Amino acid sequence: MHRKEKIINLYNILYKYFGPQNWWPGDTIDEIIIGAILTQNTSWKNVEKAINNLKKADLLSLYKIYYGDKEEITEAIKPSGFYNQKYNTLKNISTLFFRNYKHSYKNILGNDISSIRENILSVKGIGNETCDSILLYAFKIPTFVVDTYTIRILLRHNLIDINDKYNDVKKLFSDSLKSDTELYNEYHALLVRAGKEYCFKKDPLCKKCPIKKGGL
DNA sequence: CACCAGGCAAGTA
DNA sequence: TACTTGCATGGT
Repeated sequence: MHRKEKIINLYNILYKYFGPQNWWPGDTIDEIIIGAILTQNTSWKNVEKAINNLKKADLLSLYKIYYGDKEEITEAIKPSGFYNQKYNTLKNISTLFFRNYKHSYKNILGNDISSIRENILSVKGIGNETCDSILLYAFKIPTFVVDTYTIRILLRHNLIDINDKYNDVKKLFSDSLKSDTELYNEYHALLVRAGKEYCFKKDPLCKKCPIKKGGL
């Protein structure tokens, strides 16, 4: 079986086993973007607390973040950790959206995808994974999201090489699958689910995982 | 007590 | 280029 077929097969196995994961929780585009930043190296449970705090303080939008009080915002997002740098990242992206698009998603989505991606990626505090999460889960643009779990699982199944970079792995998925927002949404969520359940605990192969902390 | 969570940037060699 | 460290709270 070729790599591309295995990628498709892996999706079917995971979907059959775990079922739909219902990502991304969030009622608005802004809430999803804010969640994508707050969840960096942080459990989703703590992000939910932070989002609830923002909601209670009526600060759950990038417009409100842009004009809001720094102390009030950092206090609200504290449960999600790294609150100083995450405040800066939130402020940076809201500044970008204000300056370039006047906080209007109509203006943003009027541009071509690669320029949107470049713009978001240029924001200090937003790297590949967070950028793709925003494109996929907030803007519904079919962009595959690669994370540490994805790398580990694919390595264990010999679908990628240790030297492969973020964009190499991303390309494997986009070359193997039809370009479909719902499919990309579900596949990434399933890989995270599988990684959580098996990577550290039940799967003995995990100890042989060649990815070191901080690597890739 | 140690370790990790839906990362990223800056510094070092 | 490739690896290390700081950021920081909360759950197990």
